[in-house]
Amino acid sequence: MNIHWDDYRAVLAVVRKRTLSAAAEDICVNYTTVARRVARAEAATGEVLFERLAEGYRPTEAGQLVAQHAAQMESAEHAMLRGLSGRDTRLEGELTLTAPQLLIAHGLAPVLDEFSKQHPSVTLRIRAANEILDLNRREADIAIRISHNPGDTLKGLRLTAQHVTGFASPDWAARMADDPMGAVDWLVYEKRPELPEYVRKTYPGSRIRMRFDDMVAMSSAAQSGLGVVRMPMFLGRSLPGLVQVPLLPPKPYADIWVVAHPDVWPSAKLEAFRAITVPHFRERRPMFVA
Amino acid sequence: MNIHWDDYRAVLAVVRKRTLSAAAEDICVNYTTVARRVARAEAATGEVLFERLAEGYRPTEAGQLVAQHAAQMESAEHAMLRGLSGRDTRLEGELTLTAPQLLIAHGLAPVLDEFSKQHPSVTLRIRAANEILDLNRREADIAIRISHNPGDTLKGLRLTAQHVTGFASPDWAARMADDPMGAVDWLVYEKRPELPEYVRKTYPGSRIRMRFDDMVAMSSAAQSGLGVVRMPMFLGRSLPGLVQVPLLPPKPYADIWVVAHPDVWPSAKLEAFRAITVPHFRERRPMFVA
DNA sequence: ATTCATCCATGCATTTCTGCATATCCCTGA
DNA sequence: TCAGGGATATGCAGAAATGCATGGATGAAT
Repeated sequence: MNIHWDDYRAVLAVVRKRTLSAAAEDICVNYTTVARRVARAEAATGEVLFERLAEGYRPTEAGQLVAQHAAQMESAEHAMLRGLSGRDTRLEGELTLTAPQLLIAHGLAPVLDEFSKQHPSVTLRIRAANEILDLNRREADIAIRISHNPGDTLKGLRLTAQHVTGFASPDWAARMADDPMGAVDWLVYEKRPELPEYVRKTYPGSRIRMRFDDMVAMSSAAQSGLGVVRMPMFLGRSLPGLVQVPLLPPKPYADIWVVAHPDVWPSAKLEAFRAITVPHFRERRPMFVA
Repeated sequence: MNIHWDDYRAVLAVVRKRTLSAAAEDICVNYTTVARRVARAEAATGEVLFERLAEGYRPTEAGQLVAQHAAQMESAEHAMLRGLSGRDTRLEGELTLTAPQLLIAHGLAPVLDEFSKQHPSVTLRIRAANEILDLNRREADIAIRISHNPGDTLKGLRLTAQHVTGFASPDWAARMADDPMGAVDWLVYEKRPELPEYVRKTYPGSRIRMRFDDMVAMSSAAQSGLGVVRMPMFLGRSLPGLVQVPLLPPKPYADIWVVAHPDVWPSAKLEAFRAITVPHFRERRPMFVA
């Protein structure tokens, strides 16, 4: 009658990952252990939870039912850990920050430096991720994000507005100033594959030369003179070998926010982080806007 | 970073029970184990969860936070177990029934008999409880209850209506028929300490001789001739040595229901139980009403 | 004041769990 | 048809968790 709760967790992992090995990695145990915990859960519930197939474990209906409720247990655990973290008044231990790769590389370094100097007992863990980490699941404690609002369930402070405009190598910029009607090669981001109307009006010779799925690659291509890139002001201004192209008016872009889960928000470490970040962005506002 | 989920359960039990030993009994392990699990949880969370006092463990704020979320995990587990139970199509294993003590003793026996004959692989577990067991927490699978509705979150079938009237030893009944204006000694139930108006009108000589907190004791007192008791028809009729007193009209009383949690309701064992119980009460309706 | 019951801490032997190494199975692609 | 990769089972030794017994402390009742 008393089922080990950790066995539920094994079932959940297997349902999510479909194989013992992947599930085992998920919960940091040997896959043999996962197999045995699943077997124990089956014995305790009296239900077959998985079909054992050559390509992995396929959950039965009962298995899915168990996993579904185990997922609820898991989110209760996450809420608990957030709650504990939020009421933590200590300035020591780990603090995990996530931010877009390029923001970390070009603008956040002084913040990290300052924070680790002021709070040497805190180990900063940086996750330079292009994907959005799940702050509910504590994949990170705090995030710097570029967006129009803090996000559904999250709390946030707007650090600064941003503008975007075209940047290119100096010779491109010179050519565009000399002959605005001439050909202009653009490098664009896969997710925004079209040029805005105002760009085509200003430079009728615009054409898309390449599409990139990665902003780092794209900006180094621009540095090498392959073409013009629309990018946030702070980025174009801090990348050597790039200058702002003429005639194009900088346009508003998504703001920069510092966000965290409201449960975690009050923690001392996060407060300390914000105390450094907010003034930092306020002072450097001119870097980000036109 | 990977906390054993069973450690949370230990914390929850200690917060609920206040001492290691009681908590240990709750979760069927040695109290030493509870102590160690709590210690492990404290190490893993980095928080002190309890103050160790001579009279037991007192939870800190952090401890209460953990317990609160562990309770959520626990109810997710209960929901899971209910779900598994509800989709169980087997007519074997255990089935736990709860019902008021007196109903089991006087009226339910044939149902139990019939059920165990038809389904010999099912082990019936009977909990004759005067308190209401928590069907959410699976303290029982199914309940026979005397009430006006199935209950907030539960599903139910009305088995029969009931009437209530006065019962006493034959000499009391004879005396009351002879001299309705004479003295009548009543034995009443603590929770309904007053006699209804219509009783006092019919028998102006009524007086309360004793109050009981237990219906079994009260009915045997009536059997011994100590006085008159208002009780459900089925009970008065099935207790030897008691007869219905004259003049008093039987009054409607709370109905009898068979109830279960909606998650568990569809299970084969419960269906089988209802298949026996419902017709049984339908046939014996005359026992319960005037 | 003393006894008693209750509760917690700790050391030790045992049971249980875990990880590793090996064997087996199945599907896929040459 | 046969080799190879990925997946699951199983035997065994080491690690971890558990239960028991002992000892000490505290508070309630006599």
